[in-house]
Amino acid sequence: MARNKHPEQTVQRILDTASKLFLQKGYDKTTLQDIIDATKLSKGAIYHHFASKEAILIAVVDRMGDSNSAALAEVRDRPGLAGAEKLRELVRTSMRLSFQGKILHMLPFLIENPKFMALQMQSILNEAAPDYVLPILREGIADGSIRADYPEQLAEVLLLLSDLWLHPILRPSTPEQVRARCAFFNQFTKQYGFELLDDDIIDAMVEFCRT
Amino acid sequence: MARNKHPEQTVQRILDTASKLFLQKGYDKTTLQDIIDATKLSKGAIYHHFASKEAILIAVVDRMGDSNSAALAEVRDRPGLAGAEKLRELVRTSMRLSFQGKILHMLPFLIENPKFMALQMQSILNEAAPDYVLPILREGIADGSIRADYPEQLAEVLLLLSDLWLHPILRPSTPEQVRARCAFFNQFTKQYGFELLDDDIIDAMVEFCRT
DNA sequence: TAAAATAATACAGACCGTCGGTCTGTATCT
DNA sequence: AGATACAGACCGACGGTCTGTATTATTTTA
Repeated sequence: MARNKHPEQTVQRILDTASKLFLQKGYDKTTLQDIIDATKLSKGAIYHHFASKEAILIAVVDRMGDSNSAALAEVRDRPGLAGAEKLRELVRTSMRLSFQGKILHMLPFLIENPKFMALQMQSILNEAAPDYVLPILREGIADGSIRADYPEQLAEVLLLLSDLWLHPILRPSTPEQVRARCAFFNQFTKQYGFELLDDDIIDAMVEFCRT
Repeated sequence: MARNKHPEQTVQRILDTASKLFLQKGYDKTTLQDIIDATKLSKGAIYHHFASKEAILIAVVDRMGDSNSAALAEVRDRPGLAGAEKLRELVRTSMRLSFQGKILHMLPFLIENPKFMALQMQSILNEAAPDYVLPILREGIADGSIRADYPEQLAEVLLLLSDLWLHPILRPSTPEQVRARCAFFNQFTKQYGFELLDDDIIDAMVEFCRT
């Protein structure tokens, strides 16, 4: 076959397969031949749609970002919620998504997949913080449910901590460790007038660690 | 020449050269041939002392860790200082060292050198936090200069924020951004009874950004 | 306006250069 | 004589390129 009528499907095939492999084996250890075998496409096909292996990675990360940006934007723009409540909803949504394997911000590896992680971190600081968290913080400051002298910085730190430090996906953790981190995190945010982690999410995180 | 009488010098040559190259060009983009050319050694020599390219990286990171572990241990064991003061000294020392190019925890790249970064982060969480920061926190709690309900978690977060988020080495920053982050950080730590960044370090960080 | 010519697209797969790593050889020291 | 400290030819794998080809889209021409 040549000249497929729906090349977009091919692109999606590549993206789907690659993201699965990157998450399973890590970016470095995933070879182009792996992707070729799994997609049943040829090298020519893949390099027709992507300029390089790294371009595939970037596309994968971008697509992940986009897929939950929608969810996050929905929370951000939901009316009738105080800033602090929105923020809690945001964290809930974000965590839930990542537990479902739809992994949004952070991913299973850190040592195993540093390149992936670095890209994610970049998108956290450059997009998620200013576009989703900061607006909510400002709302919360306006409606009095949040008090923060440095909202830009708080937005970054909140995301960094929740996605990179708190997230149980990143390192093997005992239930006690997870609970202690959550308690610390809640105490930390209380300084700014809100608490983000309720028992539901904490239990979900603990449960997630078992698997 | 064969059978050098001081093979340890050769190892150091390799380590010195490799760390320079890794920091300059990034780990991935540094080829073995680069190291061979710069050291004027042969492939055989390098693979005689190291099992793989990654082994060199790990050795480089370890040596960086060791070189300032001594400095940090000295601060930790210095008598006659309250916990909070020791912690401030620790941060000072740590920052100073990294400014001098002796780079201790974190390094210039994040996107450019993710593997390096991942290893550093690992050593932060596994070694620096429990071995250096935590003991000081406990001291501070005992002598009343620090109050923290979750010292283990606080130790991790302090290091993560100072080395990964605050450190101007990691991303290009304007003086205003640096100052805002420092102000936020100081306000954050005030919750626990101490402030870590004085005007001296902040100015040094701003100055560092210019270069 | 329909057929023919032309161009562009969507692949297939042989091929290539580079890089990490191995292996054999050799000189020097213990 | 054996171990150590190299030297450097060699190898396989991998990312990337290049040429070829079938199919579709577009333009030209009768």
